Amino acid sequence: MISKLRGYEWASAEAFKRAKQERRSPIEIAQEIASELSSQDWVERAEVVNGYVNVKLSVEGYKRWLKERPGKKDKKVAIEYVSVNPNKPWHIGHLRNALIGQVLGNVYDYHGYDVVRLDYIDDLGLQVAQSYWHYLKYGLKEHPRMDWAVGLAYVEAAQLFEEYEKEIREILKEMEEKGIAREFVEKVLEHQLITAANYGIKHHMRVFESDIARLFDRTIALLKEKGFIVYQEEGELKGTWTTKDGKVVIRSDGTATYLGKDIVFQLWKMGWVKGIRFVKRKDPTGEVWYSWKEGEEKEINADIVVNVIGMEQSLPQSQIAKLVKEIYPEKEYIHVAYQRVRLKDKAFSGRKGTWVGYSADELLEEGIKRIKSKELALAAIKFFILKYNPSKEVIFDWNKALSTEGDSGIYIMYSYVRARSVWRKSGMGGEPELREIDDVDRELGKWLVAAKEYWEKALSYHDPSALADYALELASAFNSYYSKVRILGNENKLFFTYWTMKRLEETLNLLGIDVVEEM
RNA sequence: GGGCCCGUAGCUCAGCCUGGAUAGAGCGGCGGCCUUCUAAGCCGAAGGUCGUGGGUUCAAAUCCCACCGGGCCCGCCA
Repeated sequence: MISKLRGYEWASAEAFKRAKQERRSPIEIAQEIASELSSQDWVERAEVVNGYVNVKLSVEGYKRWLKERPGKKDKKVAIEYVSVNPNKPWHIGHLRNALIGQVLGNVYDYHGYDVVRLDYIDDLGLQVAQSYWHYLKYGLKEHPRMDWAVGLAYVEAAQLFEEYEKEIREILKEMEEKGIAREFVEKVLEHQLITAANYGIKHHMRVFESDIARLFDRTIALLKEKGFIVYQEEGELKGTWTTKDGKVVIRSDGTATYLGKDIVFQLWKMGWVKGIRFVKRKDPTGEVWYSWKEGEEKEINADIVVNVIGMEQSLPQSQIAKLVKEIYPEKEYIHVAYQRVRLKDKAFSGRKGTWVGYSADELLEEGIKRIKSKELALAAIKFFILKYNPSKEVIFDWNKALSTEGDSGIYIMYSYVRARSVWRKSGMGGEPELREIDDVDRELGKWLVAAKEYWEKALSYHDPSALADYALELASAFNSYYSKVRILGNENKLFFTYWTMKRLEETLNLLGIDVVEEM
């Protein structure tokens, strides 16, 4: 019945629609809606302005709406993010993936879903093979961080690839058959995870391709048997097994393609195949379940699979989605496609080494240098990356990334700290009692009750930038409020200040940003 | 050739899904505001053919079609 909520304003497009259907004046209908609303106890007054129904919430309305929380959902979400090749340090692009994934996990969590955070470790990829080959041949580069040492070596290895392809493929085969590189990979991973820990990126499980590989034969047999993949009898693809739209899953030599391997992993998440074992380990981010050849068998049985993967992989992702839809029509398979972070004139490339100078850790270091606080530097960086809609390319700029004014994480934090400081000085223990509301309160109040709308948007669009938008709107409304009214000594004003503090803290937490007490 | 994403103020973006009140922010530039709850802040003025052209509609930045510009993808590679 009511369309756009902006706290105390409902734009009543509804009136226009009904006016057309019922052949009546929209103003008349808007007036009907207004008087209907006026009788509700959460409404103080509703009136028609320019054909819109403006609603002023009552004291009762504010009290009730501000406390509203989503209920528990009976759905399990498996969200995969980061999944960086274990042969280089994280650069700012990987960080974008990590932050989007972390925040979407938080958002699902907030909305009552059962969330499992997954990290996929491709320890059998060609990139790792190149790095491992280089390591065997030339030893390790001098660097305190293994991810850096290997990342720098990889740039050289990539240049030598054509010349030594045969040798490298031999190594890859040995990796697959004997697992010779697992230890090397885990060492790199451990150091990559120092970055994850710095940024507060968490997972429940890390799944290695070498462990998923144990499920290949069984899964593929099942896919064949049930007719989800088809055998090509003739033509260019003769002897291969493909998806129904002709993408090769099993090569004519019987090995799995990248797509084939990914399908196995995705189906495992949904419980179509089972049998991966895990051991609990302590890594730089905390306690995490690592897949391993022995240990406790675990399954997820996800109802919703969310994968944070670059936009350039849209095509294979849509093919997997199609296959999953056939097997599980009731489940959701979501590809959160994000655009790259790049420099004005070039992209970050692991192979070309253009990430040097733009690693996630260097960004944090520079942030701490400029802002003089790790917490605030993290707030600035995270906010900068998350405020862009994932479908937009981010052109990296040091000054913007580490900005302390305007549309920035520091601005939000400052507003929070300001509200908190006033609150502390008031000496109020709990929630202040609201008795009356004036127009200045409503300017702020409308943003307080609008949180739900923005957070739901973040959920349904898989878009953390909705949270950043909300935080900015609320912070800005509060700063304006602060400059207009004297809060201390006025319990009604303290009510709005209290809720601003709460909302900003909640929003920052959803964004994966820890609040500070003062600044 | 086919497909996906982006195009809104000098610059960086929000709004588009679900059409409706004078298209909103930040940065930069201009002018104000600290003896009063944190000035990392606030207020004011300036700045817009919402890529272009059609269409649908009482109404289009928003929906549909075509085109233009930028990025990406389309291998039995990974």
